[in-house]
Amino acid sequence: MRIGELAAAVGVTTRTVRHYHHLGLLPEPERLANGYRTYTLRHAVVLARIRRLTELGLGLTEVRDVLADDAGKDLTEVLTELDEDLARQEAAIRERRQRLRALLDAGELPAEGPFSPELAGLLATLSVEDSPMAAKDREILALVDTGASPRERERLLSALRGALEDPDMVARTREAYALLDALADASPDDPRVKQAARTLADCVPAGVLTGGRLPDHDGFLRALYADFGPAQAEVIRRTLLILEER
Amino acid sequence: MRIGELAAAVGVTTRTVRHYHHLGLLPEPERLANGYRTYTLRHAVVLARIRRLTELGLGLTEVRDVLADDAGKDLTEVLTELDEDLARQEAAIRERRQRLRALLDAGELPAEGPFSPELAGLLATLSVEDSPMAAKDREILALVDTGASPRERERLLSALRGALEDPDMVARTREAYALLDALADASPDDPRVKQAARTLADCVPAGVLTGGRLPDHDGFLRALYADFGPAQAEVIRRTLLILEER
DNA sequence: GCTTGACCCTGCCGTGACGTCTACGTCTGT
DNA sequence: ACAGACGTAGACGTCACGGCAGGGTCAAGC
Repeated sequence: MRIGELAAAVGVTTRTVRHYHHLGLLPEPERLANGYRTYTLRHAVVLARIRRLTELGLGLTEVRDVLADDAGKDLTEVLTELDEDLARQEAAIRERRQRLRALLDAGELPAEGPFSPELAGLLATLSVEDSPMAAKDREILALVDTGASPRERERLLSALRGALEDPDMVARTREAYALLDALADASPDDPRVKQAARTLADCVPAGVLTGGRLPDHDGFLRALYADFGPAQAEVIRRTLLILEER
Repeated sequence: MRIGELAAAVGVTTRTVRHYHHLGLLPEPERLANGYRTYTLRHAVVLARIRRLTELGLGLTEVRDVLADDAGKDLTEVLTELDEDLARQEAAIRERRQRLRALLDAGELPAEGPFSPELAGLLATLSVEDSPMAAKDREILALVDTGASPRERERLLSALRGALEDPDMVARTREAYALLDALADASPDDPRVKQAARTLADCVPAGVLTGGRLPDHDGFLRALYADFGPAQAEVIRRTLLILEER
């Protein structure tokens, strides 16, 4: 039997057979004078065994181990392990599909990219048309949410949830956006800065600042400031000072 | 913000950030005099977007397309496609887990490697201790089963099922094994060959031969014959002749 | 005898999303 | 001055093959 016939009989490609030879999974058969491999039924049987194992999802190195253990000694063990692995994969896929469906069912996909569905709901409550500041805030919240650990995320989200249940809080937040937008091109010693900082401090729920990675890195904070106008940056600085006092 | 800070803020490694630069997914930022990259908040926002997309399971080239389309134009399309893909993967995993559980629940795993569960059941009926011929037959059936298309497999299995429901048939098969075993070292013109061929022909259910890949390849048949003793091979040859006449 | 086409051979590059390592320069604190 | 933590660029490894290059071999038909 030549390689093509062997491959056809077991339902693989010749490339696969040679690959198994290369890995030492399938012993090299005799060669004819012209160099062609000539296989026996034994080879076909082994190849079929390998196939059955790989089709169950075993990796080739695991197949090698199973074949090496002459009595299929710990095959049960390997298969059990594999089943657990597959269970994990299945769960992961299901979770991703859930998130996907949540996004698709929501209908509208924001240009900032798909948020986590929970955050998306919360941000929808906050949305303000034509406010650069509101847009930036959403970006930053999405950013912190993306980089947070599950624990941190939960703290962040619950803090936001709590705050947004209060209509006054939502109103104050919109006011803060408006005040900050007005300061886009102002100088840092603009008289409106003080009031803006007070208003802003009143909309930041406790737990948001300690929840994200914001305070951890000097560089991140500097980049954050650099992204605002000078007066806006000054507002943020003062807001942080106010919040630290509490 | 330097690369380590950016990476920490979004929750990836610096290697990942550089990888995205390499692929053009994330624009290269300015460099300091020493060559260090200095990132702005914009970069962090884009990086977080990329992360959210990859965490949904998008490949980086798909992420590239989504980011390129300035309005996230066909993001919905990509996500729908992805969902279908994930659905397929999920189904595949479930099927494999089913087969795995069937094997594990069966308790005993044959050294010949795990058969498809249906075939395993059928072969258990046929099992004979200490008969090399029976063992060989099981190997060959497993082999044909492994290499068969789903249509062929169904035909093979149903033919076997039908045959094994008849206790007479099972008895005849065992007799055929015994006759063949007795001929292991005999010569092709042994007088017992004729009777063995008649007995064997009566146990091969119609549909088995046309179902597998056996008749397709010269080489496979030659290898098959080569695996038997001369008298045994002669029995097979005669059996095939008898079956052809029917 | 020559070509055509179907096989076979070896060996190397590509896949995806990075991890890991080499080999080096740079900044910071003591 | 030196250690240790950062940064730079680039190459190789992962997994199970697919695909291709650049050949050789064999049967059949002209």
